[in-house]
Amino acid sequence: MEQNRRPSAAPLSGLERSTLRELLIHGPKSRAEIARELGMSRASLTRVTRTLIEQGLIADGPLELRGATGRPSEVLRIRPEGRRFLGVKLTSDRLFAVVTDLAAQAQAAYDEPLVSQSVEDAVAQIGGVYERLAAEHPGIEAVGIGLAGDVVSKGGQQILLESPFLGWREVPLAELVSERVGLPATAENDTRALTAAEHWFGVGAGYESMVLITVGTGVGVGIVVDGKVVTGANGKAGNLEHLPVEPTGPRCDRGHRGCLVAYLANAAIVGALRTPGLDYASVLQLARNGDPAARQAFRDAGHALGVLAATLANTMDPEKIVITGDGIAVTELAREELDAAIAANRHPDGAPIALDIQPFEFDEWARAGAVLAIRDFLRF
Amino acid sequence: MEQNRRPSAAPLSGLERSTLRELLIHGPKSRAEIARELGMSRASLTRVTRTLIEQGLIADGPLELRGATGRPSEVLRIRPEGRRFLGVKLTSDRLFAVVTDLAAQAQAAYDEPLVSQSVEDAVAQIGGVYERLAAEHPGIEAVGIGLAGDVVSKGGQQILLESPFLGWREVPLAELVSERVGLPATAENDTRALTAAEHWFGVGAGYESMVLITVGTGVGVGIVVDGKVVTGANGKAGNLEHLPVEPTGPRCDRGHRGCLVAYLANAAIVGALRTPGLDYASVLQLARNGDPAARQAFRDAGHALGVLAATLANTMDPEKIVITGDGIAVTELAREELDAAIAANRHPDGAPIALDIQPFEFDEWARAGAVLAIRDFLRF
DNA sequence: TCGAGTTTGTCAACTAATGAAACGAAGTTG
DNA sequence: CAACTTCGTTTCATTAGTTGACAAACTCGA
Repeated sequence: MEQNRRPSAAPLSGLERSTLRELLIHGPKSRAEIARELGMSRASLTRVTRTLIEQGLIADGPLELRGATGRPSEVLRIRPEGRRFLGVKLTSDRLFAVVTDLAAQAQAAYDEPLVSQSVEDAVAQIGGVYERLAAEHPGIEAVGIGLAGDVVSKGGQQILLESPFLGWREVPLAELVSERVGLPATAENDTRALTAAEHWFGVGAGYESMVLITVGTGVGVGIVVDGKVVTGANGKAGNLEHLPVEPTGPRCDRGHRGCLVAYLANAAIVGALRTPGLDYASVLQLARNGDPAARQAFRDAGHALGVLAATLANTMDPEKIVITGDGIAVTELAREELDAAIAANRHPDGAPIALDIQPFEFDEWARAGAVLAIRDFLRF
Repeated sequence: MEQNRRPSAAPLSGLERSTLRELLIHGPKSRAEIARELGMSRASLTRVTRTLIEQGLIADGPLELRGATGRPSEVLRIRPEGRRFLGVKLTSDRLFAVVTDLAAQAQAAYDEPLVSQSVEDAVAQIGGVYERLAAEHPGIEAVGIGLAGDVVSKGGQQILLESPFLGWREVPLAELVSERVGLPATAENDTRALTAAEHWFGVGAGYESMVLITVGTGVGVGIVVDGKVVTGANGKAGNLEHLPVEPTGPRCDRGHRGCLVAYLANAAIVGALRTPGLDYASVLQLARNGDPAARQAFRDAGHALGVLAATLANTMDPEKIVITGDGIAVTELAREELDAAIAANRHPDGAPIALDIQPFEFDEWARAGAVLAIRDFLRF
């Protein structure tokens, strides 16, 4: 294989980034097609693609696709190996990392316990993990970090306003990591990172708007409007954990009656059985074996999820709604209740919801961090 | 006064529009300030402002404001009279029109019954109203139309997908009107038009995100993210009329139990009294006079409004929430219930909501239409 | 009062991005 | 094989924007 060109520090121009995005999201295309898509002249695309090829980011496909008539077009495609990115996911006690290529394909994964919950230690630890992984996978271009917490960008700087799990407040995490590793770095809320990943590299690819719902320890919502992930003024968009579902229902840990998490979070499903010593996996097994109480807990959760999905569809009218997370089994065990709740709560004039249920592995979180870095690399 | 320059057909360049927007939304500013705000060089602003002054769109303020030291700056301000716009609001039986200047100040208002509900007649009637008003107010630059219905833009064209009140479907209303009057025309959902108006010329001025709630015949929600009004994939964003509030409550006309409109719409407040022959004005009077049933109806409505506001705040995390519409009295008669419902339904970690209650006159609707035209003129 | 300092607005020269037009390339079709 | 179509490239012009120098118009302090 041809040797990778030195990733010249030359930052990409606007059109170069758009072209790369187009190829990344919509797959191989000819210059003329991209030109039409982006509303640019073919001349510009000739120029732009030349520099992208020189930088080793795309390849001039030897394959030629058929148009009905006229000269056949040369199909351009991404060279995913042209760049590498480091994705990190922080939990309260562990650090997960993954190295991906430009197409967000994982090339290596690694995780270790957090040595402490202090910001300095975490930054140093990320630096260490970077060096360890960079030794085997040279050419990492940027770093993206996902974690539970509210991140906003003010004045061109990303600030982690608050992370309840880690106890951090007002931390310029991205900048600290960037200084430590000497590369561009981004930090974002983990749900929004996952939304970005699903939006570019998952079932949301190509849509201008979508909503992602994660079900698991908690319930998270990510919103994409106009091709961008919505952050909110305080980094708190999509905070629907306490959406009222049934005013007579069980209490959540914040004292609300019958709110969304009180039905839908994994712990809530376990708690509904009122049997000490159970965990989520065993309740899931019980439900699959037909245990009535367990099945009912999942049914209630499915109903709550449907209320959430319908409310979001009514609010945003997205092109697509994606459900994922490690509590995804609810969609399989309570599909009827889910659909019924959607039908009951969807605005009567609303179009049918394009619902997509995505299987989920835990390393998606770290991969989503890498997607942050990729999006940043392409300034989006 | 200096004579108006001929509105040269020369379309404004990007920076010209940005500059105009900046002055329009944030008020008078110096060239240097605008340059810093937009991240441009002062030289560019010299060039741009010259052409804007030549076009009669802004004026080089004779007044000079103080900076601490250095050469004083010349403050630029919009010349609102530099351009005129026609705003139209269509209801099922009437046409409301208003001529505004560039700052969305109404200069003339006019309304007449719709001659029929056919598209052709309505377009012809808008054309007639335009000619009538243009005779007295020459120099109208563009037309904006607000109406109840779902409008999406596909392929650079705005299509009215559906308007239940008028029975229209798949109508390229903007294009038809544009052909008829020979000017650029825009059509949009009336609530979104009002949101745009409030966002640029009302209490939302200067914010990147906001939510507007209209209370009246129906309940409408407009969402602004990233400075733009959210349309949704099918023009149905903000369709929260049937948000569940109390599962045991009264039925709405679509059969939902205890949903938002069943409490909050004017007709629902009237209906709650179960007394034939009443209208909204008389129920309002009763409530103001202390009638218990009327007060309770408003209290319930206030609660429902609070649930809506809290849900929207949780979903979007906007900088501001604005409530307006002809049913605005509920905020005054049930402020306690409103605030209590917000507190109860707001996410526990959410920041306090910046709530703004705006008085409302019916001709706001037509003015909002003109704002559509202004935004279109400034390509936003 | 006057010179030093500061910020504004302007001008001229330069740069980078893009489009228009013309053209050769590479196929299909009759 | 000639006519036609579409693609990719080249050349040249245009244009939006920057940089840097400079005069203008003020404040401040000696």
